[in-house]
Amino acid sequence: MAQRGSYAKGVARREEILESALEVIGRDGYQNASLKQIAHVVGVTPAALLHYFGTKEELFTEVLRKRDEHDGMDPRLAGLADPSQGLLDVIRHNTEVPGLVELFSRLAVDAADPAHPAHAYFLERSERLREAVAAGFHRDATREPALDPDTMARVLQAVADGLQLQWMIDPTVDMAVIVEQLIDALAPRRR
Amino acid sequence: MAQRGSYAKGVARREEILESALEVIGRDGYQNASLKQIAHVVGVTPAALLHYFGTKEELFTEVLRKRDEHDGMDPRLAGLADPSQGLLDVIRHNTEVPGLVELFSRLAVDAADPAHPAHAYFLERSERLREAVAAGFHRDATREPALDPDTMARVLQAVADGLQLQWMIDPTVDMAVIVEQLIDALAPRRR
DNA sequence: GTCTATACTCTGATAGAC
DNA sequence: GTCTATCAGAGTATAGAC
Repeated sequence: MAQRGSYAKGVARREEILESALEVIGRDGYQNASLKQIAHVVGVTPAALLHYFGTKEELFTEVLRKRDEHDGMDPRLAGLADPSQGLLDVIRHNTEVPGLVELFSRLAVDAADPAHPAHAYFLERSERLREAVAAGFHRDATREPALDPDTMARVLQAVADGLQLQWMIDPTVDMAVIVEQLIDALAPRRR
Repeated sequence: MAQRGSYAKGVARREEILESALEVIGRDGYQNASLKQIAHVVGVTPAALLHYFGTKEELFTEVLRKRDEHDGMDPRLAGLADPSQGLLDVIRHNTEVPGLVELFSRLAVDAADPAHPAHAYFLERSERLREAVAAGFHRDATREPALDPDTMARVLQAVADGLQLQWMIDPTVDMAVIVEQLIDALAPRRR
């Protein structure tokens, strides 16, 4: 329903806009990423952006979805023997794209409003992520978690998000090391 | 330097503005708290607000400072035999003022920019909070932390902030219970 | 379907009158 | 000291050109 043959140009433009938005946000940060700026990079007017995404908030929500797609979030978190490794990989990678961390955190706050287009995104993502982490610990026989899997997953998600806030304000904070110590303390390896 | 005798009216107005802003934000949420809205409640024009605080960002930063003042954050976190109780009290209280939680989280993101007026606020607050928590665990002989006090404090701060993000999107999340379970798992009581 | 031109509203901010 | 009048910029809605 979305793309037939003759809509090829539109689909390409859509992708181009998302990529440009990713680039502008990564480079100039979120606050300077106005519709005008992004439109200028694409070589188009702000209204053209709204033609494809309807609203600025929806555009940014799609940017986050594209990011998850790029990162292959699911396979990385779901497929490993040691579930903590996938999480640590994601955390280390985020260190290299501060603008996207900013966008993610900013929308996480705005999405508190149920009417915000990212509201559903965060609910779904959160659930998927927790299921993957919980399943990982359930599967991993080498560790012995001190908390039930769902609480464990919720705590890890909270720590990862909260450390990002600390890291944005003070980049010397080493997120990966702290999460690693926490996991080892909370789910020690059996022996 | 800030207040001499003849500026009494100005000082009073300043306080009035902060109290009204606290009330409006706590009740109606952050997103509708424009300068115009706040000014309307106080009974002045938006320009009057800027006369006292210079910029919107500085006004909101002062609102957060006033909140800490109201809550008596330091004594609550620093003075107790069991350091976890103070933290849990703060978390439970935050449940009743969602607008302020929203404001706090939003500014925590914006303050990533070192030029933002709240940047220094978050750095200082974060350090004070971690020192209080670390000192509390150091003093508490009934618990045996599995992590060094500073990492412990950083983790608890991150969990508290991260859970607020989850709670804003899904208010059924019980922040206090999760933090309580985490503390018991991470710093079990001796016996 | 794709996009420009234009205009409208709201925002935070400034200059200057009282 | 305080606030009115005004400003430039944001995001958005509409009409209509290609």
